Amino acid sequence: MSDQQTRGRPRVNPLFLRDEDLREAIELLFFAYRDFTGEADAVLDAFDFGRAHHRIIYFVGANPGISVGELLAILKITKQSLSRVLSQLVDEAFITQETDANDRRRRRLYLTDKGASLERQLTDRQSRRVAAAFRDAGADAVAGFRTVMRGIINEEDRDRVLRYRDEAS
Amino acid sequence: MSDQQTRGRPRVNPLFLRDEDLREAIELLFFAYRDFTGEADAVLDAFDFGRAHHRIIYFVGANPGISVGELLAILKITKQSLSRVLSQLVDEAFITQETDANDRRRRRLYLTDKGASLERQLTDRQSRRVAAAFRDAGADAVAGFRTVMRGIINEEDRDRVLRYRDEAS
DNA sequence: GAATATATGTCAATAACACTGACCAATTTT
DNA sequence: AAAATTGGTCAGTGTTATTGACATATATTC
Repeated sequence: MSDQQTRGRPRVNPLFLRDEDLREAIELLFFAYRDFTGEADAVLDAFDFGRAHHRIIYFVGANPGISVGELLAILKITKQSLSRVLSQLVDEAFITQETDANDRRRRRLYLTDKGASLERQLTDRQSRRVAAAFRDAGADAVAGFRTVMRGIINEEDRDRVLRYRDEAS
Repeated sequence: MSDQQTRGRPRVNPLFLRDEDLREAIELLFFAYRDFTGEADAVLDAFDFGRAHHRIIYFVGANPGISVGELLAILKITKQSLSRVLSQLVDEAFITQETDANDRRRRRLYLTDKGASLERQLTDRQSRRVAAAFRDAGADAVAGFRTVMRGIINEEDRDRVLRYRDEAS
């Protein structure tokens, strides 16, 4: 291949990380995310849902009673965008809305049994892929994976990732 | 089908991986990818480009002389989708097409200077984020990150990720 | 109690990015 | 000569997102 013009460049950085190492990381993120999300697509198609539905179902499942505003903060989309998909999920009885007892402006979201069943189908497929990678990589590698991934996430959002771990301890 | 709840879930799996660990990984992938791709958005907006443009510019930059078909295989989109964005990039002189000397059906793609300059702007921002995470995590963690991420990628696509490492050795 | 802020929802218009299907042209392979 | 490959294009469609404007209910503050 004709190489070496755009790619030979050492482009050294002050952290002693080679440019290639960083490019590799960029590609790992691209491909891993592409294949990881692709995992659920077949299931979603059967329900005539897209990835937006998946994200909502996942985060409502992981955070029962989450409010609309909190969900927006996680997804970082506009409320109009959320509304379209969320209304569908409510209409088709995958999600229920309950008015908060203390602050009656808030609508708390929960999965119905139907929604929980779908969530399980979707999450299990992705979990299996991750579990296989974890098993092959070993415990130390998994720890490194966690550390690096957390470091990539915006500092202010790191504590949005799965609180059980910290709560449980 | 609908078994025990969804979330009281010990839901033990045979690999001794707790369900929470796998859910955490799912969320790490979501948030890290969200913030990582968000990094380039400001730059793209200035050029009136979207993420599709970014992906093309990135992969043409990383693989100078790549053919349209190879690019399609990497991006896993249809050629009609690629065409729309690629034509724009060619029209605006970020990318050039050159007919392959040996097989005149093939169009090989290259970044122009203008394209390479934009690619650098985009990649540098993302690299900085990854470099910071790598620096904070340490070399062992980085190795683990690489191993796990590769494991998540479809087996048949693992060798699409950055070949320099293996070629160079 | 009135004014203001907050949480949510909705209408309308628009755009980015993807899809399918059908077809064409140039070129290479068999 | 026929078939396969590579790439491009036209037309129509769908999903997911956007911005802006406005409405409603409720809570908080002065």
